[in-house]
Amino acid sequence: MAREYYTITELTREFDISTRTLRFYEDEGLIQPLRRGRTRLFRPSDRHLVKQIMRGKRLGFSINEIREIIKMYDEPPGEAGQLRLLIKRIEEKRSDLRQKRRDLEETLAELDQAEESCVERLAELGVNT
Amino acid sequence: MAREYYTITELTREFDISTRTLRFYEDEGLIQPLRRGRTRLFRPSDRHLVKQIMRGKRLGFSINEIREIIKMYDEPPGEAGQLRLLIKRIEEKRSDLRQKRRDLEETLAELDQAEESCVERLAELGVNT
DNA sequence: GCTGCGATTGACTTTTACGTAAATGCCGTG
DNA sequence: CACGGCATTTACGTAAAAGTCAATCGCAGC
Repeated sequence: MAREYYTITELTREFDISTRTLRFYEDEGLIQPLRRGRTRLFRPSDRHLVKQIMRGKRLGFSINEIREIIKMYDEPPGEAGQLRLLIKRIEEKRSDLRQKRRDLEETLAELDQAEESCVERLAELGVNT
Repeated sequence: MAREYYTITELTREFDISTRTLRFYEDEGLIQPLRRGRTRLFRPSDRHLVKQIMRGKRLGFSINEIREIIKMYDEPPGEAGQLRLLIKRIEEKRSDLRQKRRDLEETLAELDQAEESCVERLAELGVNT
């Protein structure tokens, strides 16, 4: 079954980050772990947030952008106008991500090219030696 | 036909960056435009490099990572050992990019989810009002 | 009660990736 | 030729995202 709570060091190990980083994310309001005394207790939901943060980081989003994205996963607002605004912002993020996907595919294609050149070059060398 | 040379401001407009940024990339050795006197002349190849740099940036690569990637597109080295090393490093970058692609798809999926919730919520509201 | 370990807070430092300002060069036009 | 406009260099500044360090706390085991 899923764990009750995680300690800060458990999460630092799992995600290969420092305690300082997790505390920084808390200061930034990205996560709000519970406390027993002064010790942080990370719930599975906190852990999932950290996972989302790390994903965002790998994709090159800033803390502010990650904050925005995470907020989008929250309960949707009750008012129609707010909802439409949120949908618009979600669509913006998605088009941002689709741009990233194009960038990614192009970069992968160029790396494929580069590797092929290397392999060819290596084959030539193999013949001559 | 393709342009001979681009001025610095042409490129700043095309890529929506500052002259400072282009000079910074030159300081960092990412590009080496020609000179007429002290004025920089950007060749199509320089322009293509800038394009690659911007792609790397959008994907969250640091200047150093971008430098590494760009070097991989250069002429492959002549020595077999070097070639094998380069191939290994290219493969590492590709697995890096594939991780980013997974991150990207997961984030897109979660945003889809979020948008769906919004649309549903909006439909409910539409019924009740 | 002491020791050691892990956790906490707070303050200060560092790195990256530029921004900004000041002073100056170059050059085409009226 | 002087002016506007773009370009250059040098120098210093800054925001984001942590890293590092020091002092302290709480608790388990001896």
